[in-house]
Parts: sequence; structure tokens; C-alpha cells
Amino acid sequence: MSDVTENRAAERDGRAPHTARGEAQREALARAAYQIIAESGFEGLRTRDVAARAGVNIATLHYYFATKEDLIRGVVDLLIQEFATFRAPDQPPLEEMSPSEGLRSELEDVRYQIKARRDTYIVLFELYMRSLRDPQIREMLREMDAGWRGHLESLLIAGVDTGDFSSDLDIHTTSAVLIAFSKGMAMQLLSDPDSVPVQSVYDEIARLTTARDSS
Amino acid sequence: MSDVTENRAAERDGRAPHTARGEAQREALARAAYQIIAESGFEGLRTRDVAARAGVNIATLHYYFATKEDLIRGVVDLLIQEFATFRAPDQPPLEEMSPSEGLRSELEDVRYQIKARRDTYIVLFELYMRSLRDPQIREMLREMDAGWRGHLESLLIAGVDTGDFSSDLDIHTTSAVLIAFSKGMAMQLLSDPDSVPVQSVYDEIARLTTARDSS
Amino acid sequence: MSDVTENRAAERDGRAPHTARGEAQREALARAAYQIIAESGFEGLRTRDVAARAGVNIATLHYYFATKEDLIRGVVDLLIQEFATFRAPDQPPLEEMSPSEGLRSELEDVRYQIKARRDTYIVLFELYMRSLRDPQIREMLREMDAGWRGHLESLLIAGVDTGDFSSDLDIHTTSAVLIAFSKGMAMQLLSDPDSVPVQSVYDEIARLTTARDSS
Amino acid sequence: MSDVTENRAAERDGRAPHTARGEAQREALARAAYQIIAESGFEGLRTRDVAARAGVNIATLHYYFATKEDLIRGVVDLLIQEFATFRAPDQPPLEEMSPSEGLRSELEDVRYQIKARRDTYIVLFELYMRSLRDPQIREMLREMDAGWRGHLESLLIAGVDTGDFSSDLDIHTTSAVLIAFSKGMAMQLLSDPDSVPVQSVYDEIARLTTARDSS
DNA sequence: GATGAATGAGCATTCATTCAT
DNA sequence: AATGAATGAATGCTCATTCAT
Repeated sequence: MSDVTENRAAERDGRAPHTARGEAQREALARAAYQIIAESGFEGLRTRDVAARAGVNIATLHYYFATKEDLIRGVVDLLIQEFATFRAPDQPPLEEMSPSEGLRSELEDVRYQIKARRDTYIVLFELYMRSLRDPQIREMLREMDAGWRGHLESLLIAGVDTGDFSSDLDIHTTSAVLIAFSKGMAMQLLSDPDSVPVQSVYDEIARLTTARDSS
Repeated sequence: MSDVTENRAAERDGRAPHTARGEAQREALARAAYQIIAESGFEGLRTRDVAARAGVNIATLHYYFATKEDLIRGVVDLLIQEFATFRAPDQPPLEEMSPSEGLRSELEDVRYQIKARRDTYIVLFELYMRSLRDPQIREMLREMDAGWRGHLESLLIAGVDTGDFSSDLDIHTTSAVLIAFSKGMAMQLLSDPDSVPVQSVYDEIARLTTARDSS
Repeated sequence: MSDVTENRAAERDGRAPHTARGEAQREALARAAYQIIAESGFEGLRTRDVAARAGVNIATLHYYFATKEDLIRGVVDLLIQEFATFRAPDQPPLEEMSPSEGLRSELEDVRYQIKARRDTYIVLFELYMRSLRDPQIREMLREMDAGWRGHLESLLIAGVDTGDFSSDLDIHTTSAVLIAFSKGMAMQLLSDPDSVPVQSVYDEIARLTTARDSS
Repeated sequence: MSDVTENRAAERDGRAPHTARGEAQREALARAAYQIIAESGFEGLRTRDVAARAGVNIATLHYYFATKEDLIRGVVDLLIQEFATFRAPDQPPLEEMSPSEGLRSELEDVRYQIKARRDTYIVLFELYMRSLRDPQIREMLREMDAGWRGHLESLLIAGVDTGDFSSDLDIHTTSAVLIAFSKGMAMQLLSDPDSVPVQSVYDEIARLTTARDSS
């Protein structure tokens, strides 16, 4: 009767729960959908299976999410939450790292998560594909990407300030490269974890932030 | 390691057509499926729609492709064929370019195609996602990727030989970085064509092949 | 044969409210159902919509009406009440009219109400159709019709007594014709208000009560 | 292979059958729907039951009628066909009757059919109610009614010509009264076959066509 | 009295696939 | 080589009703 610690994301769509129990059910359903997407993609997402996995009747699912689309938006909320929360363990808090260590940590994080949270990345890529056709999801992911980009850029700026990174670093270009590279590497690792020599690749990428000889 | 360019069409699966007209019908169906996947993803792929778009009866589709899976393999064949064939126009033939020009051209090509052949890339990424669950498709894409990697690496080796690229270039690492970056950038451009400052990003990437200061 | 005007409300079915507020809620719900039937027929009657229109929870509806059938009986009660109450405005009270004026007024009333209370007639006809399958509703409507018939017949008898109507008038036949005609005209007017030249039709009908030439 | 004697009504809606067998199936389905509506009204119309009664799979029903609405239009077609075809038996052909006999026969017909073809009238009234909300059905019924009205009016005109009917007969008014009366009587007889003393009522109605004393 | 949560049974419709012709 | 007809098994969603609070 006092476990009201859940976040209130997703209150915008579908039918909003009014009690703590309802809120928990709603999240359980979104999480079930999340897992099924990870296992079988959107193609394999059936509302009935989601309900069954959450241990409720199909009608109960529709009590919380008016439509399948609503449910999927609930999954996006979950994913955003997930990306905001997790970091590779055994890493010092970001505040205590130098910018170059921070960048490395950032990349390490992708690599760690692709192993430890494979599901998260599969769902993320499924959503990227879906966002090509669904403006609502496109907007949600765009926001998420913007957050990531902003974080990277402030890290790069800090690095330039401290002298960790080359002073003539083009912030926008570099962040674009880093993001593109991260996404691509994530996709590679998803397909085949051994297809990328991760350590040396990271070294290579790190070079992009160092001083350049000529222009 | 050098039989990548052959075209083994679709003789292996389902029912093989015996006439030229039959072969054309088969391809028309696969192409229709291809377009629908580009528009609506695998989620939106309905055999009836494919048949309708190809202007034939649904039973006729099943005459050429026993199952939906067969049809999808037909789409993969089409895609592989497409990637083997197309290059950005107004480019000198690869043989006449220096390795560094060739690399640049390679990257330019991705960028050009993502605009001119958006469909191709959407289908490709849809297939990458599907390959996570479908071993048969995984194998087909792995071959395709291996071909690409091989091509890139021979380009890099040639560049080291001619002195275009740094002599201490790690071929494997660099090709891995280039592929990861290309895939990630393709995905970025697919979502939002303006999200990547393409020229400066290419310049940055080109730096990876130049001499390093030993750090 | 003379207890037609009593109002046995809804005390028989389901759960009876015990307070004035409860009684009001109950009627509000029946009225909401009434409106929805008028708009969408029985086909379109959903308990949830009824509850929503009455501004209460679906569970509250079931507190007042155990089942949907109960609710519908509540609607019939409302309808009977309505027919007992309304008359066209600007008409002198029935007691002050001559029988022939009374008859005319009766017909006028149908015409007036079909315009002013379209809903009432739609619900009435919906109930007539439903009564073909639902004995309970059949009985309720039969009572209502008997009341109407009795009223008409006493009007006709009075007219014969006063000499307004032909002395050889067959009371039963004439009331049957008048009722059949009224229902049919109501249905016509419901479908298309301009399909009946009302005034001349009334004149024609009035002739039925005048002397015959013995043929 | 030569029983192509069916009518081609209903080819406009849904998916049109291409073979004689298909045409027969289509009609069988519409007829099954017709019967179920007669038994349980639109409220009780379930596509599954229709398919079951026609002895086919539910998917087969949708092969012939894209939607439930389409199916209902098929029922209207059937009904119109029915009304165009049937007349009370043991009646001389219309051409050999005098107009007054023809009118009587017309009324008799309603009475006969309400007994012999109760279903037809129930479905008709169900459709009248539905037409209040469905413009497409409204139009179809309006046409049917116009046909009936036209037929009645030509009968009345013929009667005036032959002297069977009063020369100052108002054709439009009389046909309106006759139609309204017929519909109303049909509804009465549907509810309770004994509620109308049919013979004397017909005599009464016949009077409307005879000469009038004053105006 | 009133409500949020929950459900069993059902509903129109879809979809890949089959088969006789 | 092609098609009209047919189907089993879903599929997303609805609806009247129940129950604990």
C-alpha cells in the first residue's frame, strides 16, 4: 500500500491507471510486450501473447492500452527509461572521469550493453525501423537521440576545454561520427559478436579526437 | 574467397520456373514483395498484396513461391543482385581510381544510394533485423557482408602498397570501423537525411587511413 | 380496463433504489439509454456508453440495473410515461373538444410528436421490433396499445352519441383502421417527412367516420 | 454447366463472384443472413452464424462479402427481389381484374404475405429501422417504395378512368393513405394476427375510393 | 452508493495456404 | 501456367458482467 515509487511516464496515452496496482500492471504489460518484441520482432508481437506473458486476460490488456499502437508506445517509454538508467558496471561515476575516459566509457557502455542487454538493442533497432513509418515513434526516438547527442557533445566540449581533445575538433562532425559508428557497431555486434575487434576499433575511434597534422 | 559475384538466383527454393516467361513472373513477384517491404516493413507484407501488385492471382504466387518464406528468400536474392550492380553515377570505374579515391567513392556510394535507392536500404535493414531470428537469411547476409568486407580490405591493402594509406594500417580493424560506420550512417540518413554533415564526416573518416603519430 | 394510467415505474426489476437521489440516477441512466437507442438503435446500445453519458462508472450502472435487459425495461417505462404525458401544444384540453375535434386532435398529435419527439417514435418502433422476440416487452407494449385503443374507442362512442359520427360506425373496425393508419403514417414520416401530404390525408381519414351511402 | 439462370443483382457490392457456383453461394449466404435477421433481428446477426447456416467457413463468407455491411446489402437485394416476385396464390392475374378488384387484391396480398411470408415483413421492418441510420439502405428502400407507390397510383388512375373509383379522387393522397395504412396494418398483424378484423377493415378502406357526398 | 480492475466469451475480419479445374 | 473458391487458425478488439474495496 506504499509502493508508489513507479515513474509516471506513459500517462499520456491510452487509458491511464488510477491506482498503484494499476500502474504496476500497465508496466508489466509493456514489459511483456518488450520481451516479445526482443524475441520475435514486431512481426511476432501478438496482443494475446503479451497478455498471457503478463498473466492477465486479453481484455485486461486493452483496459490499460486501448490499442496495440498504444501498447507499443508504452514499450518506447520503457526503452527510453532503460537507456536513461543503465551504465556498464565497474565504472567510476561519470563525474569523476576525464573527458577522454568518459568517451571511452561511453563506447564501452555500448559494447557492454549489447552483450548484457541484447534485448534492449534489438527492441531499439526494431523501433528505429518502425519509426520510418510511424511519426509518433519517430518523434520519441528523435528526442532520445537528441539527448544522446547532447550528452556526447558536452563531453567533447569539456575535453577540448581540458586539452584532452584536439582544440580544432569539430564538435558536430565528431558527435555525428561517434553516433553513426556506435549504431553501426551495435548492429554488427548484434548480428555477430565476433565480427568486430572491439579493443582496437575503440583505439582507432579515439584517434578522431586527437590533434590532426594538416588540414 | 573470390566467388562472391556469382548469381545463384533462386534455383534452390520452392518451385523453379522452366520458361523465360515463368522466370520473369517470379522476379516480378519478388520485386513486388520488395517494394511492399520497403513501404511497410515485414510487418506489412501480405502475400495477397504482393500478388495484386504483380497483377496475378494469389494462387499464382504460390505456384512460384511455395511459402511466404520462399518469397522472402526471393527478395534477398534480389537485394544481393542490387548491391552487386549499382554504383553512384558520374564516377570513374573503380579500376581507374587510386585506392584513396576508391575508398572515398565507396563511402560516397553509400550516401548516394541512401538517397536514390532508399528502398534498397530499408529492405536491407529489415532483413538484418529478420536475420537475427532466421538462420537462412543470416547466412545469406553474412555472405554479402563478407563480400563487402573483402572488397574493402583489398582496397585498403592496395592503398598501403601504393603508399596512399599509412603503412601501419590495421586492415581488419579499419575495415571493421568502416563497415560499422557505414551501416550506422546509413541508418542515420534513413531516419533523417540532415542529421549527418556528410562531407566533413567523410573527411574525418578518411583520416583513419592516414599516418598516425604513435600515441 | 381502467387502470391504464398508473405508473408502476421500475420497482419490479433489478435492484430498487431507496433514496430520491438513487431514483434520479436510475432515471438518468434509463434516459441515457433511451437517447442512445434513438440515435443508434438497439444494435448500437452499449452499457458503457450509457454509463458514460449518464456520467457514472459502468459498475454503477449495474448497481441500478442488474442486466442490460433490466435497463431496456427501464427504457420502456420511460417511453410509456412519455406517451401518457405529452400532447401537441396550443390544443384545448381534450375535455372541452367535440369528439370529431378530439379525433382530429389525436391525429394531429401523432404528426406533431413525430416532428417534435422523433426520438420517442424511433425508440417506440425499435421496441415494437424487439417485442416480436421478447415476450416481456411484448406485454408492456400490448398494454400501452390497449390503452390507446380504449381511448380511441371511447372517443368514437362519444361521437356516435353526439351525432358527430355516423350512427352505423363499426367501433372496433374504425379504431383498428385508425391505429394501423397512425402507425403506418408515423413510420412514413420517420423515413421521409415529406412523403405524406398530411392535411389532405387527415381529411380523407376523417371521412371514415361520416355516414355511408350503403353500397 | 448451364444453370446460369440466376439474376445478377448485387454484382455492385463487395467481391463479385465469377462463376455460376460462386453466384449461387453468394445468394445462399445472403439468404442465410436473411433468415437469421428474421429470427433475431439485426441485433442477433452474427457473420459466423450466417456462414454456419450456409454451410461454409466464415472466411468463405468474407470471400463473397467483404464486410458485414456488404452482406446486409445483399439481404436488401434479396428482399427487393422477393417483393417483386410474390403475390397471393389463387388470385387471377392482375391484368384480368378490374381496378377495384385489383386494389382489393393488393391489400389481400399484404395480408396473405404477412402470414405466409412473415419473415419477409420482419426483415423489411428491420431494414426500415436501419434505413434511418444507413443512407445506402435508405436509398434502396426508397426506390422500392417508389415502385410500390407508382404501381398503386396507376391502379387508382385506371380505376378513375373506368369509373370504378370516384372521379374526384386525389391520387396522391389516396396512395399515401393506402401505403401508410398497409405498413401500419402489416406491423399490427406482425405483433398480433388477431388484432385487426381484416375483412371489415378492407371494406372500410375500400370506401375511400368511392364517391364523396360533400366537400 | 460508487468505482477501478478484471474477465470469459465473442466478434468481424485477416492471412497463408490448398485444391479442383 | 493460372485462377476462383475455399478454409483453419488466428488477430486485434469489444462487451456485459463481476468483485474487492
